[in-house]
Amino acid sequence: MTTPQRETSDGTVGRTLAVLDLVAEFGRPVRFAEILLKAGLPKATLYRFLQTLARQDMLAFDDTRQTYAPGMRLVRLAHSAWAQSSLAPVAQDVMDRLARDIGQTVHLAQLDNGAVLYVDKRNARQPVEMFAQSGKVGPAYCTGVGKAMLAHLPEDRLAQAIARQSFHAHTEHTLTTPAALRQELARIRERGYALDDEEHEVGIACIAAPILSGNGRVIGAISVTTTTDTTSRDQLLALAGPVQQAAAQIAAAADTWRFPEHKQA
Amino acid sequence: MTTPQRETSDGTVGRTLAVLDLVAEFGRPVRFAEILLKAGLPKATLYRFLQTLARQDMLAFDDTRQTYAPGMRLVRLAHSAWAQSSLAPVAQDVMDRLARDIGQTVHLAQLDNGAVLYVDKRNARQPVEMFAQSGKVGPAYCTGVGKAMLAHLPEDRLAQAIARQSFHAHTEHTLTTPAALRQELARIRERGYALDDEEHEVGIACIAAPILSGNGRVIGAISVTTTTDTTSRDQLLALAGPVQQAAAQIAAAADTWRFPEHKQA
DNA sequence: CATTGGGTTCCAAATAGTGAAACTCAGTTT
DNA sequence: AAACTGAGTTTCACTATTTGGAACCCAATG
Repeated sequence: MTTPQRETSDGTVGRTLAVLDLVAEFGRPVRFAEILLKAGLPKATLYRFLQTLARQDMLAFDDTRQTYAPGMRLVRLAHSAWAQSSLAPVAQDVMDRLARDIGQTVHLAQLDNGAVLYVDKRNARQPVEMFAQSGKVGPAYCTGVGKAMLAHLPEDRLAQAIARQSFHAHTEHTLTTPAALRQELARIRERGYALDDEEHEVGIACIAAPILSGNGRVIGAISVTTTTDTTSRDQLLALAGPVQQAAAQIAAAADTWRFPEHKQA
Repeated sequence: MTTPQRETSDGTVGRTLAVLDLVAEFGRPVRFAEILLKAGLPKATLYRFLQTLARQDMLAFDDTRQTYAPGMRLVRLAHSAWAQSSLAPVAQDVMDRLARDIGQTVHLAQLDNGAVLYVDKRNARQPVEMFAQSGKVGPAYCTGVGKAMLAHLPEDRLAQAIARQSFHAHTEHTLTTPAALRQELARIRERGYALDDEEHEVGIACIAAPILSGNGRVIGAISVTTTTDTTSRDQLLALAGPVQQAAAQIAAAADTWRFPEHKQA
């Protein structure tokens, strides 16, 4: 498991937020003792942090069961974050179009601390799913979007990111060493797109393209996911063009969106 | 009971989170000076808070424009919060069914600090919209879900909530005084459902029912929204039954979900 | 080239945070 | 029923951290 070593240097605030992350990671309501175990903080200190977070509605404390879970204030804040800082709003139209044209599931992701953070999604045919997908995190080393983004990271950030990968062998196709991954990343850089050939989940394949900003930094990735029993490898590869094109369009949209430097006279 | 006043009383952490809220409220990237103005904190202090939040990825700092906006870490955290602490996961099925049966837009909301926090949504006919809706906040005094929930708040919490309403007259039907609102709330308690008759937006009406937990506390509300030019008042009123029924089902689901006290013997 | 005003840094004072240990209170066990 | 246990809570003396007025930097402005 990763020790989410975010700068511990941020004093009380940093340590408190680390606890918040910890609780969120559990994925279910947790008792004090469980958190204590994983937190590596003195009892009293952890206790105070949890109290504070709960009072602040960053955590919800269930009186009857005595458990903590992430609180609703986060949902409110995230709405702002998603709308302002993610690629999703900018990519809306392109996502819609790509999903409609291809008729498959489309994901939009960003890199977050070495992991893949999905920020938007279009289902093949489907009602909504909301946060159920947006905000979800996944591994970078064994997903299309993850590898597409890693492939375009500058060396220093790449090294950091790689250090955070678990390299767990989800399937027999999973790349399980930094070396294998780096080699794959080079290939991805050449081709311009990444493939996830059942590396994360058996029966699921996807093709992804990085979204590169004007100055060459990766700002995200977009992918189309298919099941191996409905789509052949060739059919999947045929999607490279549309996906890369969509990525380019999002990149363009992002550049004009974030830098409308044309401050009118 | 606890004092739900979330003032700046939580030391550094509380004050820092207050700044986070402040930035989120702007709804757009903001400069240091703008925040300083609204924050009422000493320059140096605010500066440090913003630095910390940015380093923690709770805020994203845009180097080129020198602006702060809510950060991606929030999106990740919110996913957890939404999945664990909101009514949305529990209400999934009921929401789907209601939306399908009625064919109109359906909202699921919770009360958050005197405001309505939308936690899920089904569009009449539509692709996704994600966080675009989930996490959104709205006024309580002039929306169906808001009034439905206020109507079932215990007096102390109601008073607090009312104190937080702006009573801005969005339309000529908007209730603009606490007295008028309280009267309306009494009527809502009697009937068991709330109407928003173009009180928030002209041309938009909706019918909402509170979701009451086993012990009688409001835990949320559900509503169906229609436009006045496609749906008559009578047609809207005819939806009271289905909506109330859906609310009851969600309440039941929530009770069994959160208290499966039947710990196997 | 003086001035303004965002943005950043400094540093002595004081406040707020720390965590070992003691305590409470169910629910065991002896 | 007394002793024990372990989760959760409170205390308190110590000190590391936070604080914020003021000085500083520097690009833009007059």
